Amino acid sequence: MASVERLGYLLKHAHKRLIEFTGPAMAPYGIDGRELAVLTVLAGGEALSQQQAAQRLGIDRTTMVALLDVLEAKGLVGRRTHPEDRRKNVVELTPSGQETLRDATAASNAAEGEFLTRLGTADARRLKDMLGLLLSEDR
Amino acid sequence: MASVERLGYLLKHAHKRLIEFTGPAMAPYGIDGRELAVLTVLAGGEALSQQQAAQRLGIDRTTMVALLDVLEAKGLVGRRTHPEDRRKNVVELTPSGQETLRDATAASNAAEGEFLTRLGTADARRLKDMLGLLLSEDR
DNA sequence: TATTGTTATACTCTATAACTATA
DNA sequence: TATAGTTATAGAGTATAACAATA
Repeated sequence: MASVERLGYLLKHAHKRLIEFTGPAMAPYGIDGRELAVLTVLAGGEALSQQQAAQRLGIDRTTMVALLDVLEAKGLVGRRTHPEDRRKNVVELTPSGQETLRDATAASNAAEGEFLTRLGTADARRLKDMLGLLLSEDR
Repeated sequence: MASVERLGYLLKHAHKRLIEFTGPAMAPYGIDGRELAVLTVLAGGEALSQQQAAQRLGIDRTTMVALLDVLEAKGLVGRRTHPEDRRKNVVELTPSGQETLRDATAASNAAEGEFLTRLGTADARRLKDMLGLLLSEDR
């Protein structure tokens, strides 16, 4: 199918194809890839404000509001006012959110591995490294 | 920024970042990446019907209708009824479409090259090959 | 005045369902 | 009956602008 060799096409459709693997794999946990990304960044060490979380994911703060509304309604994250700056919300995973993060990550990784099978382990690693390099901040 | 290591995130944001390079580069020619992909597939040898073109790009036929409406309004493609099956449209590039394809492709490739600079030529090639492999049809 | 979160809104991209005409 | 193109429509995802609370 890859009759078009343009990088934009390749990236877009690889993403689309990947979701056909990871979507069903994560469905039992009630979240999708975007939500998993939010949970992942929130679990990464320090407690983050909504805006900080949005920045780390490269999305708009208004998009983060909507994403967190859903995750909070599912009981996976909690918002509380920042103790020293009442404008900010500190967002944290609930115990259920931590569990979901763990299980959905495992399911997503397994599906991702299946998607990448034909590359082999070394090239799969290389692909991710190259994409990470293209996204690294100092551009 | 690539604090999230998930493949879906990497693919999505690499695509987003790429567009920041190719978008402005192609703007002088009045088309975007999706439209260039359509022109490219239409220029590839045999004359295609709308549905065939849609299939080669992995998009829906109704999406192709809208895309072609725009390209036709810009004078870049022409539709004519298939001589042996009046249900079908044969879609072809106009002379202006061929010119735009040539120029916009060059501009897009240059921008793509700039985006990929830090990978080096060999890895840039490798990246595209790996993505192409992931998209190849026999899965 | 500037920042954080929020809301309202709008825009882009895409697909599904139903229609028309042809086969 | 089935297929190609079309239209109407709706949903997902995202951003911009304006507002309230707080700094």
